[in-house]
Amino acid sequence: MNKAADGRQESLLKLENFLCFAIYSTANAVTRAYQPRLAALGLTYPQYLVMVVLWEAENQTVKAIGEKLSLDSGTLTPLLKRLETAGLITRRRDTVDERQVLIALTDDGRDMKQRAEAVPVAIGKAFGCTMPEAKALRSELMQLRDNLVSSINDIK
Amino acid sequence: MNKAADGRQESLLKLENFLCFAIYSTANAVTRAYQPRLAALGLTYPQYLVMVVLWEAENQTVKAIGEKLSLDSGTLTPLLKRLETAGLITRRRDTVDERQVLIALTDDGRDMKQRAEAVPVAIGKAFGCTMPEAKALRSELMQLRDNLVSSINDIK
DNA sequence: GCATATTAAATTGCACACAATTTAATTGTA
DNA sequence: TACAATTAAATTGTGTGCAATTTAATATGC
Repeated sequence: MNKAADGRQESLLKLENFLCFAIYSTANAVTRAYQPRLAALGLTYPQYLVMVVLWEAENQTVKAIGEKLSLDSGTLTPLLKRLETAGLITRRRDTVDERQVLIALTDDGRDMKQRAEAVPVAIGKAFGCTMPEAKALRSELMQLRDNLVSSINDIK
Repeated sequence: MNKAADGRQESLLKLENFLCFAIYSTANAVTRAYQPRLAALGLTYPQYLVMVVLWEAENQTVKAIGEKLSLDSGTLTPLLKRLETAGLITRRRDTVDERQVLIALTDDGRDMKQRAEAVPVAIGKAFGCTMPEAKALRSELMQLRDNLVSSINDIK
């Protein structure tokens, strides 16, 4: 298999065969699809994800948010500062363990949740797949993600 | 559906239910998984994608590369300049239509293809799924991507 | 034939991602 | 109790992505 008529290795370096490109390219499309819907809220897609995490539970550390989103402080620190500047969250050092920074919602940040409800509805329609299809795809991707993460850890 | 025992709307804004987060998060993991494998070639993941496109066909315009990868000149121009600086490609204006810039491989760029063959093999293993699974997932994602793209065009 | 519209790249500005390092606080350990 | 090791954020630097604008060349309509 994977050989052309003349015996050369084929298709391994063909873009159309790349699962990873499908993932990469779809992820970019996701961000672009969210952009006009999130513009009304003044949020970028990663900022929206942070807000979603905080709407589930307030007063989380940067580390806890980072673990849920698989993002490090290099990404989160400036992003959180922007959310703070926008008046949606507060950042304060944990008095018990001063290494940690606790992130909490402001009233504005909490209130935004209602307006944000419309976003996943609109995106769900844009995906154009049924709920069972979406659930199946999601779990397959999460499995794939876990496999990739452990393969990265194996190298280290 | 989607209601908690007390009747509140539930689960719509829960991260674990987000197909889009699964895509976003897996895409980040893909980039991280490629990074150590591409380091030997001195390429980033997007740069690798451009090289893959060029290994399939030389002398493509920036626009043609952009259409295949769904990237615009804002992303490609600086990326291509880095590949040029690295001695892997050449950039020259099309003499027939001077609006266009033609990208071609240098000998070094062409030679890299051989060494790059090992990358998709390693990544394939890291994914930890069978070839039929990968193909099915890829086509589902591409379908989703097309749906998203047309939904974006609908808004405009 | 010429003004207008369209097109292809490049540029500008902003916001991620992430590796690597730094800073400061806490933990563990002899 | 010292002091090395670990941990949590922040910082620094590089490379995307992409919207919006600009520049230059080509196509189109009258």
